[in-house]
Amino acid sequence: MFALVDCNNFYASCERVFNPNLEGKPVAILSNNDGCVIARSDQAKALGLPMGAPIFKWESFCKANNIHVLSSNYPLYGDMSSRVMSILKQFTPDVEVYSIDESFLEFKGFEHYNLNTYGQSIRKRVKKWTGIPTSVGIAPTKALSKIANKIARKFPTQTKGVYVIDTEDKRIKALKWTKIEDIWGIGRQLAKRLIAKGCTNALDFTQLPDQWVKSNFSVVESRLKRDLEGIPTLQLDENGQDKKMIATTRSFDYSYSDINYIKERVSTFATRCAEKLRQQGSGCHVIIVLLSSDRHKKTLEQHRASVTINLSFPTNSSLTISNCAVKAVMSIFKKGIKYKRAGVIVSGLVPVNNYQLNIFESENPKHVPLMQSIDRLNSKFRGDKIKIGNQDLQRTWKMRQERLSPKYTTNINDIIVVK
DNA sequence: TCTGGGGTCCTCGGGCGT
DNA sequence: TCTGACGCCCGAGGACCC
Repeated sequence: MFALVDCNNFYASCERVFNPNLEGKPVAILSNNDGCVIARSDQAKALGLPMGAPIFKWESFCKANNIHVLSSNYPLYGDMSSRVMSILKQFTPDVEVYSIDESFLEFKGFEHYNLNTYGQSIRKRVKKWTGIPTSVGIAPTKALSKIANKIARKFPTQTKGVYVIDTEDKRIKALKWTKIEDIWGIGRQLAKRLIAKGCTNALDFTQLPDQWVKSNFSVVESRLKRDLEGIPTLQLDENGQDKKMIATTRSFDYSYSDINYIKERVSTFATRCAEKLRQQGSGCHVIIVLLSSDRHKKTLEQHRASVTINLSFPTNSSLTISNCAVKAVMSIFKKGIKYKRAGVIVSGLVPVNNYQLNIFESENPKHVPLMQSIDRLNSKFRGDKIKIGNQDLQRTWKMRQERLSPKYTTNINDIIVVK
């Protein structure tokens, strides 16, 4: 059996743990640069504040409805998430951390357990130890546990936050209740095509002929169908720790046509990618640099471009990656265009101690100890105090974060003092 | 003025070797 | 020596997720 444990309104709940005044009130969390709404409490949802709403258009609505609007505080959410996940690991060794706010748990050899009671004790412990409310869905497959979780979340008074699909009757009832577009793995495009075929709920979907699904859609949908039928097909992925690509992409606060500004931003993004690579113990073979104008400004000339660089040796050196990325961005930069967004993606990742050596070219061996020193200093003094030459040394780029809560759990100066 | 960021997997089509 | 069939690899693009 699988369980899906999902934190309710995770970002809003994290804020509430340290600011109980927000309890029971509508709360909205903004994306980077305070751009648009990316998380809402139940109360904010009920008021009709949509997901993805650009805040500058909804400012007066939020004021009128007393919605508490906050900048996103990822250090806080990340830390709270790892606390929740470490508690979940006490309940079974088989855990897949699926995202910042949800995990799949597999229960092997739990046949004699009352899984409803067990689910309740998971919720209780997470709530007591972290203050985060959760919902738990339990079922024979991952896709069904997703649905069970939705039921637990939707009917908290009947389910007390835990729902178990353990009979055929319950499975059929749950599938009938699930709209086609709400199935995990069915997005907007597929839903449109399925509705056109007369498929409106998950039960309809499972009744389609196997072969037809495979030929008209793909193996993904056919696997999903089996999972919904109750045949475990999607497996628990426990070793997803090493990423296959790493990206740092950002919108700018304004649009810029100055190549020097763009070069500096790209260098910083490249440096960030290199740091993430070193944290994971990987090097990259491929660097992709993206540059894009403001797609919302239809009246301005648009330009979107990307360039891929293949390296002959893998690297995680900030210097090498940054230099390549800056050269690359200069090759796609067009004069006169106002750019709003740039990014660096590294892929072709290999473990750093175990890569194919190239007899002709290799990384400058001096970079390794240099990067180690930079990482040590930056970790000791918190942040990115050590920069490389093509980053701007004077200016410290800050996202717009006008409504940021303190880093209650990760910054010693922000810890709450009880007097 | 102000519209996010970071991932995965799959299919398809072209290039290329057998 | 030429040609078609086939399989493999790779990049681009599209779908999905949070």
